[in-house]
Amino acid sequence: MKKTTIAEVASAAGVSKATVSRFLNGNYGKMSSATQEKIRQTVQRLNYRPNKQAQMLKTNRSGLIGFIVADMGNLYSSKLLSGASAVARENDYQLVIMESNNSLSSEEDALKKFVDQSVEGVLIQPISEDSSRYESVGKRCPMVLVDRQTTPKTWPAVIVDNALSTKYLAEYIVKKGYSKIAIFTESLTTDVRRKRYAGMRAVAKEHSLESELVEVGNLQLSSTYSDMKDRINELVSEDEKVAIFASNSQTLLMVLRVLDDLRIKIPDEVGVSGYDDWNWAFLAQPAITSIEQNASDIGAEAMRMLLTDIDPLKESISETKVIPSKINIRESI
Amino acid sequence: MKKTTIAEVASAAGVSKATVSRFLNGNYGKMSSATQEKIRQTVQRLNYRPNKQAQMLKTNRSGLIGFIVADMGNLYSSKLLSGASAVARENDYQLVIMESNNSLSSEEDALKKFVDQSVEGVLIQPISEDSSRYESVGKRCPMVLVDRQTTPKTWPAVIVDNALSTKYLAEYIVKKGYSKIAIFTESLTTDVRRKRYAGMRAVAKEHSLESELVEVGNLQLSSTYSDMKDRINELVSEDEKVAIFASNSQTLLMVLRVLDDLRIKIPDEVGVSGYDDWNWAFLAQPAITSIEQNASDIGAEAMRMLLTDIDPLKESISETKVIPSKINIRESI
DNA sequence: TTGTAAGCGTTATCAT
DNA sequence: ATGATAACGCTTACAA
Repeated sequence: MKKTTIAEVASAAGVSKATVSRFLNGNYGKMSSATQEKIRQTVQRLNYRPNKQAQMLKTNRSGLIGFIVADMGNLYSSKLLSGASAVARENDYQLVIMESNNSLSSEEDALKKFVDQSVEGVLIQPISEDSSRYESVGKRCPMVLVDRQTTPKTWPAVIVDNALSTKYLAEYIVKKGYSKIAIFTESLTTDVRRKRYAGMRAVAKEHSLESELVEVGNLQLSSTYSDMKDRINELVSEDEKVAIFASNSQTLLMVLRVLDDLRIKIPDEVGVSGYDDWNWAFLAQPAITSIEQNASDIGAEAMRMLLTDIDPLKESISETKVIPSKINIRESI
Repeated sequence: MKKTTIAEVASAAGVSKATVSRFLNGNYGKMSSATQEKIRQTVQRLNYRPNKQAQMLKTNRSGLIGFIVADMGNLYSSKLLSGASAVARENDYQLVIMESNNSLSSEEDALKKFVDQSVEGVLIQPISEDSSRYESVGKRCPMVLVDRQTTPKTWPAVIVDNALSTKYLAEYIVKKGYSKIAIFTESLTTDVRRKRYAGMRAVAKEHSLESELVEVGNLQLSSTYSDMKDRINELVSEDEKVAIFASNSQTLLMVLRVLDDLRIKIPDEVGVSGYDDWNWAFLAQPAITSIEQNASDIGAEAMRMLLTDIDPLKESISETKVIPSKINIRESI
């Protein structure tokens, strides 16, 4: 259970701690190959591994990166983690994670813990939109915001192009000759939802298509289902060629079930598209044209930015980077 | 950027480092309340926070728990993480995560990194079924396996009751008066799939229901879809009251789409049930009777076991704990 | 009631 | 080409 120390290695090899340390850190200045060999063998034989805590104390580097995710229990966040984790590993950093559970106080608590641990950098999906909340950390170590930008734009961030990709999809819809876009979304209480809605509507307007906002209620209520049924029934009976856009996976799923229920043919009677956060839309019949966020790319990119900010040799890049979403053109529109 | 040290606090407060240290660790033996107050204020004023690295070096505790997940990019694993993370936090431990990506070598690498970091315990979704692979870590610090047990049963583990919960669901199906169970599953190449299949079939046999195995092909192929269509058509035309059981979320989703496609009424013409790994089955119409694994409970429980194994005061519990799945009785069966 | 000092396992600056 | 030795910031006997 007790770990061997550098002192033990040194005395076993008949050299000083300093020499062993030099060897381990690759500082063979003019070290004789004889000693090198001797040390190599002793290290091997005693199965020696340096004590990180001691190294950290001495070098003032922790090798730790902290990542605060809003909610780990959803696929999007976990892909974020996955991407970040891969890059961290390549660069020999360890990822420490904490969950903020969308609560300001636990976010603050998590940040404090990170500072205590002297993480060398932090990645965070910020809860607040107020940049100043993150000053205490941002001053102590590099920090990159993930997924959301705060105001004013004090911190570097990696965000998703909610407005842009909906715009592209909208343009595709236009090109396909639809005359009306029905935008199904949960209530417009978050920035993300508003951006997706706005992006779609802007293009419709620009090309003088009609657009209609359909805010749906709590998806777990059966009344929501029947409301949607009524709404869709009206929609298809209009004298328009309508395309539906659902602004997230769950809404999209419900739209599809309603359409099946009503025996409405896709894309003959109505076009369907939406965001596919869980990557299941290809399973549907017909496969759904959808926007897919590559969350793991976002995590990876954020980690890359953070690491160059940490590296004193590299120029730090304090900017906002926008990661494009992928648009899967399939059969439903 | 430079952090204040205990020495600075001590001299600012006009006491010794030892006294400050005692105060910080709550060892006010017979410390005068005057000194306490003096120290409290100085700590506050200088915004002092102890250096963890130094504490760790001295006390030989890292406050770190390592968790190796097989693949962070799926909902199941991330819920595992989420549960573990919450418990870790309550107990003032930090969670360090690494991904093994289902590769033996990167699992080994990750384990090594954890040992180097002197984590106080490790949670792991083991890749290998061979207990001996985990000895090097298991000897250094407490370890709990998550999700899978290795042979021989050397290590404590928290696993899921794939056999048991399918059995319960099967019994419910029997009680509902079905005369045949059709088990839809991807090919039986993993232990999990085999357990789910076996559990279901065992009960059918016991109650002399007919059971039929339907192995489905690659879910992304359209041929799989049409095969399934044919198969289901045959099934409903039989002179039996048949219940379908789909052994994972994707298969279940496809079954549902086929049924809709064929205008087959659930549960009138056929009963439907299955595993719901993404918790979307409630959205379906009618809502689907399904088995739901509470991954976050599993993660939490594993972390709890690990922490009691770490705590020298507590008796260590080296056993395998099976977490029951939740069976959601809804309308589809 | 509080202070002194040794030591945790490294690294890095001097010497030699 | 290598060895002493002093830190790094903390905790904890032991002294006073």
